[in-house]
Amino acid sequence: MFWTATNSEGYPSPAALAVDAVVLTVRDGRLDVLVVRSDGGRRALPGGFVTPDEDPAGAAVRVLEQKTALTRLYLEQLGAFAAPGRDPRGWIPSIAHLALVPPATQPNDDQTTWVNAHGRHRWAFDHREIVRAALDRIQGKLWWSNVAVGVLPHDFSLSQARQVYQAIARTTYDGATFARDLKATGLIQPTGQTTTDSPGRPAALYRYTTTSPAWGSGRRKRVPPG
Amino acid sequence: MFWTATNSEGYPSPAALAVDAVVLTVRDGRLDVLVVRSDGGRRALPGGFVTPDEDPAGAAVRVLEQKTALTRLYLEQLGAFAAPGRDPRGWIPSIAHLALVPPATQPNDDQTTWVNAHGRHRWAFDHREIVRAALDRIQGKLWWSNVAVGVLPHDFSLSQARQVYQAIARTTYDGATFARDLKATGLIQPTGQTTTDSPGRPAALYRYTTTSPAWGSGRRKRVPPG
DNA sequence: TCAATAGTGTCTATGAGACAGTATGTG
DNA sequence: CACATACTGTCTCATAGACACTATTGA
Repeated sequence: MFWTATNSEGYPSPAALAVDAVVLTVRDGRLDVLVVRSDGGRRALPGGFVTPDEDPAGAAVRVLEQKTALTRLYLEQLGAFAAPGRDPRGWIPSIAHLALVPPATQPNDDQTTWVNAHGRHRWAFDHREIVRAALDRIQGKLWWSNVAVGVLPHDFSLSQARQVYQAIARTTYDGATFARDLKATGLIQPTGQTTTDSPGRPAALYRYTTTSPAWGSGRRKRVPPG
Repeated sequence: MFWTATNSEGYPSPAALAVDAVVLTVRDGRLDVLVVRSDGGRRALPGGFVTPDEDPAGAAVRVLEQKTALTRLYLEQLGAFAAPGRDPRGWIPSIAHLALVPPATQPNDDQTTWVNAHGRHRWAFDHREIVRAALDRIQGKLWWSNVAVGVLPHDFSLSQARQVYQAIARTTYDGATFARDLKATGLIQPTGQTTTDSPGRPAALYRYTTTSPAWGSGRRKRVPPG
């Protein structure tokens, strides 16, 4: 079955407008991506179609609410993927998104699972390329923005934050230097509370000053090539 | 007239897939953007429609070849703009591109002109937002990539390069520091030639090692907020 | 010789990695 | 007490801004 479409002027038009989402989280120090099983055992990104009366970001949120019981969400557009033949069903451009969610987010159906984002997988369609774009994007923005706000709990310790940052950047950070530099971004503020979840001295808790996408103060930090 | 479309499954589909291009160059130390006159005296970006058998970047190149006698070109995708109602003609998502061309590029028709990219203009549709995205993108990438390869001639002096970089970053650079840092990116190489276009000591010529999009060696350089 | 531009060398402030050492909790 | 984790302070190197000084051309 091959979908086609024609517009009121008589010219061929896209058969649909798709959205796909690269949903990332950090679990046990590892960066995981949400995938749905596709035919032939290939991995596919969760996705769906945009309706005429919604914008692509809204469609992405709607699709993810169906796939997961999501609590919070950081969402931004990656770009359009529209190479001819990318979708075997017809001329269907896809607008890809990057989404970050807390590690407790659970898939709603057993066809949807978490897999290692840096692992080697057989991907459906052009999804390998989309995942690649997502990983590049998040690494590039990690120290310049509050992207990690999507993964961390509302209040978090600097150790928790360090684990998340390390998983995303695929490196290790010195604890002291990490704390100094994350505070210097101006993106977080102390809550005045402490946590006693772990043995040892209790850690002070912080929160991001804003949960919507924001940029830091222009400090620099290098992410090694991944 | 309002365009509509329906696909072979009976669902509404986009009436067309558009491409728009933010075409930038540096002329007389100023960053200019290519615009076409639109109804009501508003500025519009050059654009067109994607056909089913081409990818968006190819469509952008095709459209620009019609609008200008372009010689070289740096092109990259900015993203999809698909808010409902963005185009009064119907449901028409647009894939926006950033294009950099040499300053000698001339419009082919008298409806197309260069205007100051940082100036205040009345823009058609959502084109103000697209231009904003283009300026953010090029400033962010300036010192990390070879974006400027699209504007500079094949062989150029460091003074020429400095003028281009200054116009894009909206700042001034110390000549000595600029030369040191641009060489340190590893993106350019000396040609061994010199130029005598200007009074004073002849300048050594350089060229970018590659004309396709590439990333520098991780040196840093701050672009002031614009 | 002077004006004008190109290029070299160096001083300094700051960002960021590394790590010693101190603080504060639990068993 | 030992142990584990959190946090402070400081040394050091690399980056990048600023600028004095030298070099090379044409008028």
